[in-house]
Amino acid sequence: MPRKARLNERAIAEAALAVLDAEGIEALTMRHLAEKLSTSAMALYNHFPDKDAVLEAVAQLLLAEIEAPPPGIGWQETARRIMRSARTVTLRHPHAAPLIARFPPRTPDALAFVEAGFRSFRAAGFDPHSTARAYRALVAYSLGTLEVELGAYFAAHPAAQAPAGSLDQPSVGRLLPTVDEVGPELAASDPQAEFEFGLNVLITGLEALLPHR
Amino acid sequence: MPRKARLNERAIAEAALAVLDAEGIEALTMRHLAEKLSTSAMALYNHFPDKDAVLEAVAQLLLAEIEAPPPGIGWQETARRIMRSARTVTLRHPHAAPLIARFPPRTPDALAFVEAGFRSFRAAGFDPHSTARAYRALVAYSLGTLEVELGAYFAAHPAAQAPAGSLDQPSVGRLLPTVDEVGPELAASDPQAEFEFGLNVLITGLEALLPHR
DNA sequence: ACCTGAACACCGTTCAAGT
DNA sequence: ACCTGAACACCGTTCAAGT
Repeated sequence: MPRKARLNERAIAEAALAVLDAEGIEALTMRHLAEKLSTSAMALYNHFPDKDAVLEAVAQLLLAEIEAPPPGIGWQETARRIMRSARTVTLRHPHAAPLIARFPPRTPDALAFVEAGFRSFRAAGFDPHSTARAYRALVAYSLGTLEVELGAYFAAHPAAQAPAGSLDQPSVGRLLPTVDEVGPELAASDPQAEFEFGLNVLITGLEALLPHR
Repeated sequence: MPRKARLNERAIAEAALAVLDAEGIEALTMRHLAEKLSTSAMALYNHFPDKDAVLEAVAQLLLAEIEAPPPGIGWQETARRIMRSARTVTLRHPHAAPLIARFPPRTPDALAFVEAGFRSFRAAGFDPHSTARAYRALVAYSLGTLEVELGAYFAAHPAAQAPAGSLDQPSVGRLLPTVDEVGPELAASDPQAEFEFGLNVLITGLEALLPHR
């Protein structure tokens, strides 16, 4: 907690991330954030045009935490490491993580993993168009996983819960028998294993983008 | 616009969807929604416990719009049709669509496409566990695509924009040459074609879950 | 250039009161 | 059981004023 230090963008963004980690998104108000920085809410507006800009800066901090793999390990391993690192970062900051879906990497530090990934794909023989395609598919899967996992999508999914068993209306089992049958598997799934499965499917499928040898 | 009709959950949810479609998420306040229904904001609380419950109901309306394919067309075609229908629904309701990432299908109408999908997978030889795996991977890709496409993720991506060309700091091209090279491909991409590409990759990869013949 | 505190224009929701 | 209007406890942000 920098009390005497002069206010700046980084200090504000780091304090915002600390608030998110400790108290969640609802606690992140301009007034509360200012309080944590021992200043007034309006002082923050000397450094950011509005609250959304603060959230964008937090997203950049998160994206900068994603590790850029070293060169020379092959495009598959590079993609795997980046995807796993991204997932680890989101699990480390569950309240802040949804922000990376709204704000793509912009700062050099946040773009480091993108540069490493693109470079690895280009070196492996993917042309720029195929590299962009692969990146988009991986981003979509990564952001979707984030929502499913952090949003507890399947925990809230009725198909993942035991039938209600009410007497005065048809049970899920009678009306939607296959939902009833498969549902328990959704609830029992291991997030890490499921993530790796989808990742494997994608990486295997991306090989089709390489020029035929 | 039902003026005289008695207030009920469906009428409120449909009015909320209409507000979202016409004016966007920021216009969806309890006061404004009540105004559209010619009632008071507090009257809505006789039908929903809070605003989040209204949003959940809107999500169920959207999910019910996803078409359940007929049986007998094979699991690949079933998956393709459901995924395409889901994307079409999100493009039809761009302001409401993000809600389906927060609220999974719950009503029988909203679960219809899930039942049809599960049934098709089970009939093709996927066991319940593999069916759940396949569903999760498809949901993650679908929700991720929604965010990328509706959130204009790559339009905001600096890698997708021309270098700023400022003189007093290293350009993106010098610091992140591969981001600079691949970026324009991200901006130029055709959303429909990109979606179909990722969908093909996933469906091809899911075949590995079938028991070996 | 940076900071402050009051004020504005809203929110979702609670409450007391009606029919 | 359903609806109303006032009020409460907040928001993000504008503004006028300070250093």
